[in-house]
Amino acid sequence: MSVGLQRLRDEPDMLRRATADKGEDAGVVDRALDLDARRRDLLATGDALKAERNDASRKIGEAVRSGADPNGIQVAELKVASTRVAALVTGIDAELATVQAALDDAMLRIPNPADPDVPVGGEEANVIVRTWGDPLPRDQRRPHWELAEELGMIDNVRGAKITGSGWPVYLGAGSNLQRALIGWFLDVHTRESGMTEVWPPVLVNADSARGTGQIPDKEDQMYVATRDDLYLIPTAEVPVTNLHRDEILEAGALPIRYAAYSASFRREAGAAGRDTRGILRVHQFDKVEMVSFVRPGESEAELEWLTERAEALLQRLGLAYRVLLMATREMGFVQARKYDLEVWAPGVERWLEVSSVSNFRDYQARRMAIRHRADAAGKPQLVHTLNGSALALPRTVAAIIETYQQPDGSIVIPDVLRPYFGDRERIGPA
RNA sequence: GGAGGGGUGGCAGAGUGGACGAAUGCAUCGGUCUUGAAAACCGACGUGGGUGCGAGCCCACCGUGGGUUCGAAUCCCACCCCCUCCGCCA
Repeated sequence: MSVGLQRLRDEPDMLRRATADKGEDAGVVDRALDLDARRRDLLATGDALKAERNDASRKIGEAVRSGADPNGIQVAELKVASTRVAALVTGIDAELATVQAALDDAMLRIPNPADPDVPVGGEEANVIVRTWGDPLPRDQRRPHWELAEELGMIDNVRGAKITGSGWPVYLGAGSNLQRALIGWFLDVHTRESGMTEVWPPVLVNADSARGTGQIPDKEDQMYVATRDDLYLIPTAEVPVTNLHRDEILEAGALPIRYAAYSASFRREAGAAGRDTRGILRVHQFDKVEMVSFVRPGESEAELEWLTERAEALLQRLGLAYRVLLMATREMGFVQARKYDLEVWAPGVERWLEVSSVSNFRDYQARRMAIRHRADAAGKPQLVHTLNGSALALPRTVAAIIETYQQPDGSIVIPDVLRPYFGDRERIGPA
């Protein structure tokens, strides 16, 4: 259940169109409608039979209580009737379980419809909302992997030895830069933006992976610890959003905002051979993620606010970037609206995605049963969830190295990070 | 990993195979009283689903999943989680 049965029944046309817009097979909508009808039918028959069975059992109870012999003929006669009904119930329940499972599966495969103003299409339909800073020309600049290797910051070869291709090792100033960025990001989010810091587990169970939508949509992108049936998280979004799974939040608790650092793991299945140099596409990377739980009416404003918080980091790092409103087929399963932040890397002359900020509306909340009470006496209603990276490290590191490189091969450290480097001003050849 | 104890409504905490969706207390909400508040008293108060215009009626849920039974919070089996002790360990 993700878009909700009510909506499935009320707006099937809209869901068919929205599903197709996201590049998915709209047939699931009709499959779900059909299963829902069968389920309700079975439910009605089953419930009626159960009522009959309960009634019969109640009569036996009353008879025994008023003195009838539990093993006598009178009770035996009563049992005959209720045994017959109980057998029917067993049959209906079995059929219902099958239909229910199929319906659950179908509902999990209906994507979250995109907001009405999201452009329909693929990459070509993305809209550049704004650009900040000046994308520097390449000039004599070199790609980050050359400098990082010369300065002993990143070792891909040894990473490949100890784990495999796409598992970089950060050393010396490279490691220090990771630590500086993580610390500074968290400091800004907690001290300036008031978010609560979280340090989550990096392995999660299947329920959690399903809650945020990694299962079944992105299952093959996750590493699985089969022996214990656990998944390595592809983003801190998974454990942090699941913090409130199956909870009813008290009135006045919202908004809840978290900032979490975690390592993130992605198999990058299907991307083998792409971006093999440097750290643009790796299996393990570090990221600080923002996660918000808000009242339904507040998620649109929250999306803009989270985007600003991510942008503020890039601005203070002095990196040129642009904000894209992503088109329907670029957006994935669970998002209703998504902004990508792309930073300019002059050494490779490319815009690199360093953040993705999304509004899920009530879609994840329904999967995870995260609700709140608008007031103390009110009925629980679903919250809206959002998240955004702020920021993913590897491409930010690449952009910093390429933007701040000097002709002599050293790298000037951005002002905001110097406190984390013992006030050093540059990373130079040892 | 071994031994023992335990998981029941927002919280605490009873619960004998049939009257139990579940006593009682606290919290919460509405009301009476009061100049106001407190106290006291009265009342309401779980979640999800089906059905009906509606009052309502029906079904399911006592950690999870199976089983026994006409009938399970209660009995049986498996698993998960928490607590105590022992062992191991960064």
